[in-house]
Amino acid sequence: MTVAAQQNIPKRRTESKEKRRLQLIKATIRTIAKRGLSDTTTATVAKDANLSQGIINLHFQSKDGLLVETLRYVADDYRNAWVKALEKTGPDSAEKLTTLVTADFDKAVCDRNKVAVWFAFWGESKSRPTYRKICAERDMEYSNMLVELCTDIVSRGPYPDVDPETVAIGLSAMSEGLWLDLLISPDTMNPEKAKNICMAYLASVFPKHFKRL
Amino acid sequence: MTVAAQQNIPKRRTESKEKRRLQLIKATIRTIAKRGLSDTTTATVAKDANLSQGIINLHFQSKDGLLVETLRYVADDYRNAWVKALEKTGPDSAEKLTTLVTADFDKAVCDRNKVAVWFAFWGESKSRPTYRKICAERDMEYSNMLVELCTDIVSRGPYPDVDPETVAIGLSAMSEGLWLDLLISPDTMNPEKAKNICMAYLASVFPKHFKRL
DNA sequence: TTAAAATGAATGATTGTTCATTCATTATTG
DNA sequence: CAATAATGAATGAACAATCATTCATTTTAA
Repeated sequence: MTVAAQQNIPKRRTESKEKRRLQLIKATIRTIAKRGLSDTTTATVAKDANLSQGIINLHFQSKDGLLVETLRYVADDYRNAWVKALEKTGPDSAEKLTTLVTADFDKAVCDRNKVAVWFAFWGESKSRPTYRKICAERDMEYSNMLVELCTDIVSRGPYPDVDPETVAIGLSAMSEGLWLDLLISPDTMNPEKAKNICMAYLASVFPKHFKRL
Repeated sequence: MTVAAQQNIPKRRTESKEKRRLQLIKATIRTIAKRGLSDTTTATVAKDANLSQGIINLHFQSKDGLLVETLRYVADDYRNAWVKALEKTGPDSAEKLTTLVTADFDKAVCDRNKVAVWFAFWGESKSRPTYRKICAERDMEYSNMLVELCTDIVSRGPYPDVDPETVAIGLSAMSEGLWLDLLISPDTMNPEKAKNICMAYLASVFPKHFKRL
């Protein structure tokens, strides 16, 4: 319990713009995960945030503005996660790949709420160029990095027949597909299992650099 | 041109229940692909089908009924595609796997409209148990069959370290992830490329049964 | 002629947005 | 250091637009 709550000091009514925006974005993530994008209304988001009707238009101009900023937030969040994870890793490419796969299935990144938000936006991306662009950029940056790492491994190990881009895009796709399994079959799939499936893939392609199980 | 059109006979205004339902489901697929699920209204679907406002409630009781039936249709359509493809294939498991991968990226199954519909429903699946159930069942049936085929291959070839289930679930996930790439990066990804990525995966895991490129 | 299919105007509920007003906070003044 | 003015964050009732659904009526097929 906070000091303010203990002393019964009334909650601050006004917060900085940035804090309110973040508060609303987080409420949006919860609401989309709980009710789906098509049942997410300005009213339900405001209620989840314990704020008033008009607050969204005040801070984001429109509902669409809020949704776009929410997608950006989730995308940045994902990016930050793997950038930070890479910083703690040595220069070895195989080790880096392991780090990235691990990060993809870390609780902080792939919890069902966030995954639900990803799929909610992917589901609207064909008809919403703005969504598609943000998603495609995220995908592109991640894939490009995977290609670099795979290229490096191929150049070192004895893998004459391996095309780095094929492996990289395949790995990235496998991760996203496993996220879907986590979303729709939470009883059968779990992050640990998903990670192992990706690592087994890497062990098949680069047996000299990754060991099975 | 149909005979009716040639002879200027006015188009049948009333169709059998089954034909109308199918007509509306196909209009729903087009509408979801074009406008997204959250901008798909009974009015837009009816207009796309050149029918009246109330037609959806007449044939499906509710909008939700229409959406569920649309998902079922797409799921059945997917299932029929690989069942038919398998029927034309020999008994060899590796050949069957090739057939399934090919079917997954056949124009008829993975055109962007249908993929958009899949993702639209996946995006709502966390908050809609009915959607999730239909999707999970489709996934389960497909995965189980892949597991059987992989188990057979492992039992024949010299693959002491390969876990069939890991490979099967990984392949299924990779397919779905590549569908996402087709959806959000149609300039970079195409069905042919996607198929090759999956086949390369199989070649890595089962080098005795699948050859690269 | 009858039953079924289809229409489309009407309805009530829900939605995103607006805006006059309230109020906590900060800045300015004497 | 008060007292006061200015600021802008937040509210929530009100509004127009949109939505799914209903149903009296018309059209069609048998």
